[in-house]
Amino acid sequence: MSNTTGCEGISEGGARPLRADAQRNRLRVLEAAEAVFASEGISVPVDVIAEKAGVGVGTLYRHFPTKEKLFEAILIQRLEELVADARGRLGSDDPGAAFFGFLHHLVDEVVLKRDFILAMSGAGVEFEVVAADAKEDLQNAVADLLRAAQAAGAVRDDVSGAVVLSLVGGTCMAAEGHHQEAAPLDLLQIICDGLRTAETSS
Amino acid sequence: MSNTTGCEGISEGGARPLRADAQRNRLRVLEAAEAVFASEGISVPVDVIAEKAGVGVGTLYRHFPTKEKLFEAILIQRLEELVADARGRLGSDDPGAAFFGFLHHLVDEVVLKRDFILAMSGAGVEFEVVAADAKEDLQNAVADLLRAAQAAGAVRDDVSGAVVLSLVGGTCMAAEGHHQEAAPLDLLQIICDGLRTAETSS
DNA sequence: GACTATACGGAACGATGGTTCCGTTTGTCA
DNA sequence: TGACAAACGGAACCATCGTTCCGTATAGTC
Repeated sequence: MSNTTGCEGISEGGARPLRADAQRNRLRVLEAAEAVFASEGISVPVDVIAEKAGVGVGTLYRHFPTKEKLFEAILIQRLEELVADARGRLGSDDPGAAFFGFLHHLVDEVVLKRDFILAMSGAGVEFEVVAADAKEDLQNAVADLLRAAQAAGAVRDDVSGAVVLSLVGGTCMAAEGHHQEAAPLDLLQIICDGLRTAETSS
Repeated sequence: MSNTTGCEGISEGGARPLRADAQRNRLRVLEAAEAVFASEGISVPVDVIAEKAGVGVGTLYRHFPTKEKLFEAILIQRLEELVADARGRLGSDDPGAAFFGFLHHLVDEVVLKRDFILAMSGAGVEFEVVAADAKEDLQNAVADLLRAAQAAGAVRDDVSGAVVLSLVGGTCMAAEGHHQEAAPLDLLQIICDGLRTAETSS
């Protein structure tokens, strides 16, 4: 179980616990960053985040050594939530529904948090966000759902987890641009139909 | 017929013709910019383009008032090529093949020119690239191909040109990130299958 | 060949934005 | 309550990059 915040709220192991104000501020920064990154994109100046958090930039930088690391912390948190959701669907009686349901959930999550997929696929982002472990966890979780759905005959056999994630990611990115026409869920519909086997396609 | 380069090679109308060296340099800048934007993305410093063109930045800026305009010039040129390709396929006996063939062509073009779709859909790009006319031309051309394919029963009726372009754009953007796995054409295959009507899906 | 408008190069400017530094404040503990 | 380490704020620093400016070079013309 990885520690998303990067610090132990209350005492632990070697390092002494954070002072009360430090704990509070760290949380505020994380919350502000999450909101601001989601609405403004990754390129917002750190000052904006600090201001929204009611904190000086110096404080922000004591908690996160770099803007990139701050973003990564949020990213990891979100990825872990998605992984948990995916795992929760894994035992379903209807693996096809579980798989497609997760894809819908994924798109819903992502359209509200624009930065997210952009970062994951590295498009338009200057720095290379790592979060490698969390990414891999998500990929594995999706692969599990996919395999079950394929075994149940609900999804064609010639696609991989990577392909599915790319398709969904692309959908979200595309929806980002053409705001009005081409709603994300319309795009997802086409993709889901493409993923079905010929037999099960309506 | 719009004039992509924004200047008349040899004499015309009101303004006097460009001096020979100016014409040469303008071309060099366009070529260098096309290559560099394609390989490095839109965020390359203009110095890089100027250097590759064997020209000072001042020269670059005399020909194109702004980096954005330079990019737009290239974009318009590419869009016009695509429109021409689309129009050429319009009279085909097999509208379905014409439509899907164009989508393949589109993806092939775009994966080689990374900047392209990113700019068209505005994701990750700071400035708003205009090229409104050229974009609209492409949308119209795609819509024509789509309508014909739908009339022929090769494509489901509940999709619009905007949806198709978003899907293809998303595919290209997604392929950008996950380089190895998830080849663009694999993704496109799924999308094309999703676009087919139930009757024609293999 | 000389003259001039045109074009060139690239140093310098200004804006932006990530990161650091240090004087001040504050929580914690005795 | 006093002392000290920990944390804070935000001005200053530095790097990057788009754009401008101006002294120099050159194509075109007589």
